[in-house]
Amino acid sequence: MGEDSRRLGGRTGGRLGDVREAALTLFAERGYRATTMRAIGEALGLRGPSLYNHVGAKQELLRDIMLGTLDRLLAEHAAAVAGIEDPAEQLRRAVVAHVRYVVSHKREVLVNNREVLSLDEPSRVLLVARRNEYERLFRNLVERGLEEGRFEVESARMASYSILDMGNGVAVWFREDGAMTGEEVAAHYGRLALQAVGARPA
Amino acid sequence: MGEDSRRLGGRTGGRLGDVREAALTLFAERGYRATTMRAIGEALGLRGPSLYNHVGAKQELLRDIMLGTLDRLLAEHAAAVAGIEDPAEQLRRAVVAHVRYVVSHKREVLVNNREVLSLDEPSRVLLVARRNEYERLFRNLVERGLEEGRFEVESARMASYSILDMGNGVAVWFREDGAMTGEEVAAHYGRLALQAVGARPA
DNA sequence: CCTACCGATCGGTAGG
DNA sequence: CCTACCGATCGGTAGG
Repeated sequence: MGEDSRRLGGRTGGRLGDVREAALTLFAERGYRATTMRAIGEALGLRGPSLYNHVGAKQELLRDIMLGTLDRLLAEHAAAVAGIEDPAEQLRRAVVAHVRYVVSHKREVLVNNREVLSLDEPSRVLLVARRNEYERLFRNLVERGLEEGRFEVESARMASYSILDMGNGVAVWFREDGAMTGEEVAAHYGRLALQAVGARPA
Repeated sequence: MGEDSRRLGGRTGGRLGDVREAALTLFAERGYRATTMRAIGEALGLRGPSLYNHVGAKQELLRDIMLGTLDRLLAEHAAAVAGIEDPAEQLRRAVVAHVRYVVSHKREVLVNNREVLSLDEPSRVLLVARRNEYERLFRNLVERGLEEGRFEVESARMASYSILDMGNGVAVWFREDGAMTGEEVAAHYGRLALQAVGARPA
């Protein structure tokens, strides 16, 4: 008895994956500090202390979620722009990939948007570094478009911040059962971003 | 002795204003739950329990900050668009006013962006209602511009969300001693927003 | 405005 | 994986 309640997802199979999945849901719904180990255990039909058979500390769950999100975003970005020359098309694909990630990993993105202060050092500096790295990729695309005379903005940096903030904001209002599918939203944001940087046909 | 450490700002004069000001700084720097009443008191040269002579509860400090921010944004918006006919110009002014508020109330905006989950009911529903009200104002401007054939976007709702998310994001990276003044950033975002909605000259 | 202190919560450990 | 429990933290009150 008591062998059920798993298969919730969780990139890593087994119990650890279940714990991460339950933690992700609760962190997104209530916030990191308002989520107790007991509550995470309860979601899995366990007692709080039992979680320590799979996790070293509550903080590790947050760290893995937040750093993992950035790793995956960086990977998706690379795949999205690979093999494309046109900076406008690259930017559009990068934005679509970003928003696609946001709508399909809403909880992760919500946690990433809100819990920076809950992340202990040294993970926090690592996260900020990875975020900066990710932002630079977008900024570079904007700069290339600018050099080639395809875009028209006064600051590539503000443009890249704007584009990322727009995209991250989708996590707040997107509903799986809403009027638009995630794919539609992603496509729309791709076009919105191009328009924001003043993209002109080649 | 012990009659110093005030004049930190705080819309309401006197001690209550000082407490709010200290709380705002700490909530923005460490987060609401990581900020103790003792720490707020310490920032004012007081003991934690002394704060209860001026404040009913820690939660009231958060509520006043968050709801107050929205009240002020709503008022600034009304002033910014009053007397203007052209929806493009109205939108530009509304965005400039928004970003102006963000750069001059960075801490407030950071708290508003991150602490929704820390806000107890019924304040939370009130805040969300006020946020929706504020978003609708932007959405209405976008819709009017669309009706008059001045803008070109597929969804006024996504456009308004994007514009607000862009603007709120400024609180994360803006530095008073940075390369651009708040006024320059606000002006830039005003133009960026118009470009994002595909604004065309009248 | 202060000291003393209560009551509750919570992460994590011990020890099976 | 569980029960029992420790140690620390913290909002708020009592009572001057």
